[in-house]
Amino acid sequence: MTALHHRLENLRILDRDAGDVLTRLLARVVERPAGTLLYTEGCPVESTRILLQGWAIRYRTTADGERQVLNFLLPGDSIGLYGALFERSSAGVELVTDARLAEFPCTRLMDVFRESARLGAALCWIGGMDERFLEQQIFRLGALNATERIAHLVLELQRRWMNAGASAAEATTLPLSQRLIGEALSITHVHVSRCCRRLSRRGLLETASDGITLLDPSALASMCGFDLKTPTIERLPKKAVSRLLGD
Amino acid sequence: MTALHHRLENLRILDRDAGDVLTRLLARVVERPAGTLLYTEGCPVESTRILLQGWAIRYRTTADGERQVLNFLLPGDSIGLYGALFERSSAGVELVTDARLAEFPCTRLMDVFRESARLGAALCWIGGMDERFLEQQIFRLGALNATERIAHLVLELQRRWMNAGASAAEATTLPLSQRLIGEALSITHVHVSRCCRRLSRRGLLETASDGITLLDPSALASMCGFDLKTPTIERLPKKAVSRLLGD
DNA sequence: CGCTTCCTTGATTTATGTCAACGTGCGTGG
DNA sequence: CCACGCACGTTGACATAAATCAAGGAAGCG
Repeated sequence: MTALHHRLENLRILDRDAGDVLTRLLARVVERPAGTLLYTEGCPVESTRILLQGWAIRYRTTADGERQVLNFLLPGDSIGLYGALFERSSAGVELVTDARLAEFPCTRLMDVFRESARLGAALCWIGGMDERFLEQQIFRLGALNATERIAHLVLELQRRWMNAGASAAEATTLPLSQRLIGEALSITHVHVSRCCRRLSRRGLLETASDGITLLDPSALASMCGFDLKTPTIERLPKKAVSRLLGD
Repeated sequence: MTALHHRLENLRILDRDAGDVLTRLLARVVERPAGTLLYTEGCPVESTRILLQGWAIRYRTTADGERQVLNFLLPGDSIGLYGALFERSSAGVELVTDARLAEFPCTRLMDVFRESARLGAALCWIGGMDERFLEQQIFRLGALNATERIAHLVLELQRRWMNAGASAAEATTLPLSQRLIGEALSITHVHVSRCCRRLSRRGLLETASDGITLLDPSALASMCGFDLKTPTIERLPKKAVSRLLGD
């Protein structure tokens, strides 16, 4: 089962029909190595992709040649969902790890809306989730200091990864280099290193060449105000589902 | 004609039918004074609103009681569009100016998708625009210094306002206090004042009690890398429109 | 083996925050 | 009408989080 199926199962929105439409939509699967550029900034968008496995980033390049990571893309996330609605990509997308992707022409999305209102709503819901993640990122950049930002980011990513179906064991180590964290949180890699060192001396996390490991999520959460308690049931409200069935 | 109609006219997506559905959707209009809280953070969302006139902000409150403005809402923007899809609001919404709003139960949105695929796509497109604005905000916070952030923000807001139908004259003065700019850009109001003073001494803008006036947009644009040249035609690509008609 | 990428640590600089004081306009209530 | 409080903007002196500059170590890789 793909991560997207996993997320939509939790949503409890898919019926037989919508599941079939989805399966057909995701028929064409490709594999790409880490570092692959899926879009560059400003390029025309021809295909929409769903990340089945692996991580990616959406980013924009700054005037001085640095990158600003806008958002992380995890299994089940869409890439270029709005390709049918906008002429050009507003950001670049690059694979952080090796990945498996489902690809389809972005115009297919319009068909989906007509073929299955349920699946359309589900995709719309995914778009809404994306907005929330962007808001979280704004909150981090605007309201937290360097150390808090790091804690907040890794907690969010861990949670998102588990919602996409990763096991608790798998999701303790995130495939992030310190440099990448810096590009996301607008902290120099030098300062990221300092903050991570301090956090690891306090036993809250651990960094290694293969990524960053969360050792004490609740301590991390309390230092940055991240809400670990409210469970993230990825599920549509009943009112939405019943409405989709046709009143 | 409402600002939303104006934007959707430009999109060239509405047909007779979709226009009728939209008119019915926006039937119930209310007026609210500046300072009104439309949502508080974490409250359940009952109704979706479309801002017809006036400005608002989406914000989150930080641990130390400050506000982080996530996004500005202008005429034609939606408030609580995802109310049907999420149990609770992820942010508060407050009116910056007196405003006129269309209100409808958020579950109506689902009907819209079934009644007019065109209007559904249009609303989805608005959601996509919102994502772009959030990305711009991340870019400002992550990649620009205080003065550049201010320039970049006012340019974006001016452009958005004109896309919503404001005249060039009207859109030169934005209804923003320096304090609000600070809350959006994560700069203290003291430092906002210093930056604005310097910009106004250089003749780039002017601040008054009623808002901020852009005097030299192209100079502002060149100092923060804002792209004024690419025209913002708010319009769907042909491929999307033809697909909506049913292949 | 040399090259690159990533991480680490120290010394110094800088953009921005903090604290404090003051001016101005505006609405409210005596 | 004035007096008062209040929100907003301005400016100065000082403090600080994070950037910058610099150097070096460790691991992967052709």
